Amino acid sequence: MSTTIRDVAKRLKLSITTVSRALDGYDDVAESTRELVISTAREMRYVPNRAARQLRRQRTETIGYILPAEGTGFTDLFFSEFIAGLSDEATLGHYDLLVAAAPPDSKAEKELYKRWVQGGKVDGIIVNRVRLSDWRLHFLSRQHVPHVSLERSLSHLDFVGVEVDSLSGLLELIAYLVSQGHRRIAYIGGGSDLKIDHDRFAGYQAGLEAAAIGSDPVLVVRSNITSEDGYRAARQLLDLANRPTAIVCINDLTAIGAMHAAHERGLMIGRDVSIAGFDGIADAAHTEPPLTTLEQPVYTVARQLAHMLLAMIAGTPLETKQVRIQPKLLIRSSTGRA
Amino acid sequence: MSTTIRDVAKRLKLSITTVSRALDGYDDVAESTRELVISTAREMRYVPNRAARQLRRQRTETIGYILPAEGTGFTDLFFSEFIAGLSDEATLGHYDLLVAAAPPDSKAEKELYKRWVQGGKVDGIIVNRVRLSDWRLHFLSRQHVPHVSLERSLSHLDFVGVEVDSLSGLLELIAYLVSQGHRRIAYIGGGSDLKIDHDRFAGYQAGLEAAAIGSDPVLVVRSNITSEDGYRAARQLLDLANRPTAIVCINDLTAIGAMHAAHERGLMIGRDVSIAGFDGIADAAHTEPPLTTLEQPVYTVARQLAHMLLAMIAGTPLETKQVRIQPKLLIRSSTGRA
DNA sequence: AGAATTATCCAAAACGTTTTGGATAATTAT
DNA sequence: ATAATTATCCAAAACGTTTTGGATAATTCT
Repeated sequence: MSTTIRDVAKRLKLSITTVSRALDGYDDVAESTRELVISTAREMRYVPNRAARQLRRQRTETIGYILPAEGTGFTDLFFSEFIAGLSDEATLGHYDLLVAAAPPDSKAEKELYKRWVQGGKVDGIIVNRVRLSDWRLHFLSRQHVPHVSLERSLSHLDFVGVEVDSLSGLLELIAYLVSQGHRRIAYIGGGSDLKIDHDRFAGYQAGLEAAAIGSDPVLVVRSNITSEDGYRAARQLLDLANRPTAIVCINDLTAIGAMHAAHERGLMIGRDVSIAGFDGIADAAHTEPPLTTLEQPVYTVARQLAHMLLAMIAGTPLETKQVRIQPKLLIRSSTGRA
Repeated sequence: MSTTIRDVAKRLKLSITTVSRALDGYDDVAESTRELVISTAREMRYVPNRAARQLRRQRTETIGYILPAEGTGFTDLFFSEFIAGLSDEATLGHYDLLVAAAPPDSKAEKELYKRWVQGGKVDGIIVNRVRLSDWRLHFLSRQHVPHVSLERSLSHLDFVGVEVDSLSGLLELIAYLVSQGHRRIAYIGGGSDLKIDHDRFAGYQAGLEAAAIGSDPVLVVRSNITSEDGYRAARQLLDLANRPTAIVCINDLTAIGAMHAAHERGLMIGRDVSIAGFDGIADAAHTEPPLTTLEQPVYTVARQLAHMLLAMIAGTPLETKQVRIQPKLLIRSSTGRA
């Protein structure tokens, strides 16, 4: 029912070839013919059928991102800032963004990747929250589909993307806390299979070592990197007889949850206990008190990743295939003296 | 490079037709042949090419949602909960979700709708933040593309979707505030072209009238429905010589911004000034103090809209084309006695 | 004048799937 | 034995675009 190229051709008594070539700017079409075709196509409200174009050109003009969590992950500010960046850059590059959510290593996750990649639904994929050994990256390489990732996987050598120097960020944060007199510093992490946990925990440990502070296993608690679980983990830490004076969290969301736990205890954050996070999400500035955090520009990083992916899809040589960024320590009121 | 149906046919020395019919469960294929085809296809890792399938079947198995704001809108909890619902329901229905963001009535918005609809990129579209006169709904109807919306437009009779009884919600909220002794109640709204502003403002006014309270124009301030602009609008209200004792906001985000403005003034929210919002986003429970709000189950509503849309696309008769929900007043600590 | 080249148009193939309208052998009914 | 029916397979068309490999008339060169 929509106007097709055949309709335009019929109206002008030209061939489909001529109409196609006129619209696509080929040089073997007379200028007068080209102008006639263009104005008639516009008048008939012709828009190319994307399935047909995709089938013929072997190109979807779509990139995909599968959020590695339940659907509720869309409300996680880290993920939503990330999607904002992907969407803006995709639109700028005249590409569309397909999104879905599926818990890591779930059947749903595997099905989606297979359908989107092997079924030719997207031209490329962005991966984040990379695992130390990530089946997704192996699969994407094996399928020869353009992909970029935020963080590299240890088992995957073919890395194109952005990585954050979490180790040095955490070193800096721990050093700062130690300079404030803290010696009993806790860590709320994520799943141990995650690259960010590996790096951030390593930074936490290195920071303690640098300050000649022994690490105490009871001060390390795992979470599923949600506000709720940060809250639970913090309660566990605050229940200790010899509780920590500072809590370093794997990200801002868990830190915000930890803050709720401290508020609930009637503790004054920044005085009775210091709390810090990572990511620098917008909410972190608006918590009570504002959260000390290691900021990485999530939105900008996402745009950069999308930009790199579009270049890969277009076959344009990337100026740089691997970008390493330095998180910036933002000291706010949620951390104070021990 | 991917396996095609032709490859499977060649391997088995069958026709493409037989392979297609075997995979699709037609009854004119011998059972032994069918099983052979299925196992061979699996072994050869055959996945149907979606462009070809889409072209032939005239179906994309994709629904679209264009967030009516700048890309930063993805971090707005109302929109992100909405997308979470759309994504979960789409995945359940074996559909994919295409997303983008574009400011209302912008050239980008028009381009995206045209490309996605006339170009056949999606089978249906979900619209929210409906305007009193909404070009999007007219366009979608004219194009005969399945669509649903959260709220109806006044100028559009062909409504399928969900609407929220904002009028009665606001009536209840105003009545509650009046019962707490408030008589100088302000309203922070949105653009006057928005249906939700029209309804919520009407409820605000009706509530004041019901309490025999005259309306004072200086107590009504417009915003662009962001936390930042709620903050700006609240400052304007709090600067008044005879400032309001209660501020009712068009949504939770503007209320959260208003709360920041009050905190900044050293005002105790719930005592010195009462603040209320609308939506019931997850953050509202975690503000300091927790926000009084008119809750609508955004995630659930989004799933319902997606469910209705998928039924429309499938040609399945909808049990009910128009759903009306009642927001629920959640009284929390951000509102107190005047 | 005739050969070579160029400008400008077009038919058909291609992309990969599904559907249509068969062909043919086997089976059943008369 | 022959006609009618059924089971099971297949070639080609279709979807709508782009590309390939032309055809033909006009122009330029010798």
